[in-house]
Amino acid sequence: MKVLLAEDDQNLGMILNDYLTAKGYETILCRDGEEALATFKKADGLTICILDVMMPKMDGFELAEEIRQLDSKIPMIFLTAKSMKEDTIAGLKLGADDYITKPFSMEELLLRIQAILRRTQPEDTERGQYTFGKFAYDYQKRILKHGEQEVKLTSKESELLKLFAQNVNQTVDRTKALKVVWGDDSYFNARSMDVYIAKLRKYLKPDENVQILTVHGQGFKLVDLS
Amino acid sequence: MKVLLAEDDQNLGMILNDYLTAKGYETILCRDGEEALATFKKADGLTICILDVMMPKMDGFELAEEIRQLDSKIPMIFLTAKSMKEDTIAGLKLGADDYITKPFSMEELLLRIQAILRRTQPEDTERGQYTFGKFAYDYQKRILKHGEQEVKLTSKESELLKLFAQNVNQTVDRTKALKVVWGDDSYFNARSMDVYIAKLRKYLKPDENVQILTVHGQGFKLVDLS
DNA sequence: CCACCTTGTTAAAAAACGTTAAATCGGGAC
DNA sequence: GTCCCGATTTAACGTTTTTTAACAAGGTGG
Repeated sequence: MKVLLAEDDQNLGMILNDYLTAKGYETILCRDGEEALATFKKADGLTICILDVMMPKMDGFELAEEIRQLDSKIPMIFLTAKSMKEDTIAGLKLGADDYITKPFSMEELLLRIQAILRRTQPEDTERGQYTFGKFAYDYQKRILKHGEQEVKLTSKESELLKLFAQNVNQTVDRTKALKVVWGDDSYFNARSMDVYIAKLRKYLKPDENVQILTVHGQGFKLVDLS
Repeated sequence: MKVLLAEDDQNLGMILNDYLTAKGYETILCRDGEEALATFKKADGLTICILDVMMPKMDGFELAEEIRQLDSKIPMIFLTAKSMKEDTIAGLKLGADDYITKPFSMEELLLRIQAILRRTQPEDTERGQYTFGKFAYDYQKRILKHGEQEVKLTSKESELLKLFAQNVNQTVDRTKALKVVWGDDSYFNARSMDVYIAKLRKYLKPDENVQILTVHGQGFKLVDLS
């Protein structure tokens, strides 16, 4: 569970960092909005953002807007000192999931984080249901449906398809896929993956609007044009 | 699994009632806070409360406070129409386990209920009682129930099933299972386990929503999608 | 257009797992 | 101790999944 923390107050930053780390979250602490944005672009697998509203260089709301453009779903919690209604509303409209007014207790923040993760995770992770084109894919059951047709997937097939389903219309790097599904990217695993790509393509044939494209030298992309 | 439903909207109340009943929960529907509190005092063996925040006579939060005094552990889910942050906080502080904003889908509510029960049941679990799908499994007595049907398990069967029951929807590594149940992971123990997996699968057949999937090269996963 | 690297395709080999039945073990009854 | 019985392990064989191999095809940069 990776958390992006954007907080310019060194003191509070460290407290947050230590507390969340102690609670088992992996944290990345940034000192201002620009740093946070740069970090966000590089980092991978973030699950939630906690953003201070007042920060130098780029404030929390601006940052949120930028992040939203990169990831339309990642949950965000704002830390705000004043109880400024206007800004709060602006923030919420940008898709904030919650905000919390300073001073607050660590326990309170933790509750909010857990509540949000409970609300957002179940839809993909816990249940693992995806749709693209005419397909409905259930990761838990490992079944890919297309109308009445059902195909049972093997575990490797399902892991790989899940990765693509989570990144529809986005390129998934070869190395990333290999690490996620196979654990490491050796030559043979890479060739094995190519074989699996072929299998998935076969399964996806019934709907021509859904395709796995190759991005030569980079990876693959599941495109859905329907 | 008994559910206390407090919802003043007759329409929504009936829908909830019917849906949860269909999913195998025993429900008690109350039309306002006072009725719900009275019912709570009389009723026995309730496992979860679903409370509408806005109700005549006594609102959801007041009701929650009263219920908390009677039972410090029972999980509660709030149904809230507005996204009123202040109230939400008050609710969370009272020990709400989750809240859900209207309008919501029945599936969503069900997921929340299941997620909470998974988190809170462990206390029951310590006494060796597990439930998944239509099954009730008593580890101490080594009995797997499915409606009226009862199956007596042998010790190896029950140890293995316990391990899966403790990790529903999560992969249990072969080596871990072998170490826990057999003490060490030799080739022959591994083959023995495969035989036991087959036995468990046979026992679990009556409910198709419960399945033991193999994660090739890794282990097994007991999935419960009911 | 040609060497070179990456990817596609297919088939065979190798692991891992499923299934069934027979062999073995171990505790209680006698 | 011996016999019996269910529980567990071993064995053998079948099936599925995954990997490896070999060759074809496609893209890329000189």
